[in-house]
Amino acid sequence: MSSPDADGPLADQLLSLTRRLHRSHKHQLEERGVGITPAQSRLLRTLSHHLQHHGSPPRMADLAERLEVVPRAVTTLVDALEVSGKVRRVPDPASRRVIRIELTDDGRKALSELRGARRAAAEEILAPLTDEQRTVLGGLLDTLMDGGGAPPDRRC
Amino acid sequence: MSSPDADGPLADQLLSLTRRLHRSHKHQLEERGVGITPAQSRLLRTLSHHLQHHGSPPRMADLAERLEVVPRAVTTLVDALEVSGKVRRVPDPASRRVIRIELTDDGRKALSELRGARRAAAEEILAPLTDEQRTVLGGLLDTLMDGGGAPPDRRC
DNA sequence: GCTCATTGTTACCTATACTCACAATGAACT
DNA sequence: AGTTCATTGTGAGTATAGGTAACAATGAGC
Repeated sequence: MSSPDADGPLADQLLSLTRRLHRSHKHQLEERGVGITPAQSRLLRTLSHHLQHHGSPPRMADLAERLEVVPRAVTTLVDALEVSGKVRRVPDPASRRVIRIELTDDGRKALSELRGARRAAAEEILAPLTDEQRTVLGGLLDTLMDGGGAPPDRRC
Repeated sequence: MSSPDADGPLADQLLSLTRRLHRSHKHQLEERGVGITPAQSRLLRTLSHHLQHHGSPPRMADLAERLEVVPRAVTTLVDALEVSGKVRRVPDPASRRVIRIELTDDGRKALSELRGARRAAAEEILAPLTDEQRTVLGGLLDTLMDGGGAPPDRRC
C-alpha cells in the first residue's frame, strides 16, 4: 500500500478497456449475425460451463449466482434466448418451483459461432500484448477473480 | 499467438472484473452521497484532465472523443451535471456553435469526494494484489490503452 | 451568395440490471 | 391435519448508459 495514488488511474484504465472490449464483442456478434447480445452470450457460456461441471442443467438461481446478477435479470435474458430458440425452460420433476435451463441444438450452434466472435473481440483488444504478457495478465486476473467474489444480493 | 485459447477466458475475466468495479464504484458514490453516477464521474474527471492539459475548458466534442462515446451521449451527462450544479455550459465567444464546459465550485468539491469513492472502489477490487502486481497490471493496461484507440464514430 | 461541413441537440430506441411486490411451492414445526 | 417461514421465479416499474436519425444553427470555401 505504498503507492495508492496509482489505483485511481488503474481503475480508469480497466473500465475504459472493458468498455472497448464490450463494444468490440457486441460489434462482432452483430457482424457475424449470431443474433444475440453480449449478456446473452455470457449466459450461454455460463450455461455450457455449468453443464460440463455438473451434468444437469442449471436452475435460474444458479445462473444468477454465477453471473453475479439478481435472479430477475436472468429472467429477461432467458426470455430473449427462449424466443430466439437458443435455450429451453424445462420444469424440474423433483420440485415444481425450479426451472432447468437447457441448451437447444440452435443454442449449441450459437455457442460455437459466439466463441469465434468473442475470440475476435479479445484479439482486437489484446493485440498489443505478447503471449507472455497475456499469460501474466491472465495470472493477475485469476488472482483478482478469486479474491473479491461479493454477489450483489449479499445480505450484510 | 501460440496459445490463442486463453483469450476467450481472459476476456471473460476482464468483463466480470469490470462489472464488479463498476458496481463497487456506483455503490461508493451512493454511500458517500456524492450524488452523481459513474458515467458522470468519468466525465468530471475527463473535464479536470482537459483543464490541466489545455488550460481552456473543453467543447462537447472534445469530451465525446476523450470518453469514446458519441457526442449525443455527452449531452445527457452534461445535462444532469448542469442540473445538479457541477458544471456550467458557457458559449464560446470565438464561435457560436461551440459550447465550453466549465467546472463550478460545486463540481470541484464533487471531484475530490469522487476521487475518494473511486479509490475505495479500486481498492476493494484490487485488494488481492500486491503493490508490485499492481505495477505490473498498470504497465499492461498502459500498453493496451495505447494500442487500440478506435472511437465508435469511426468513418471507415 | 450558395453549398457544404461542423456542432450540438431533440426525439426515440435498445440493453442491462436494479427494486419491490407477489404467487407458487416446499419445508419445518407445532 | 395446519400454520408459518424460506425458496424460486416472475410481473411491473425505474435508472443508467449508450446508440441512431433528423435537424437547426453556424461557420467556411468557392
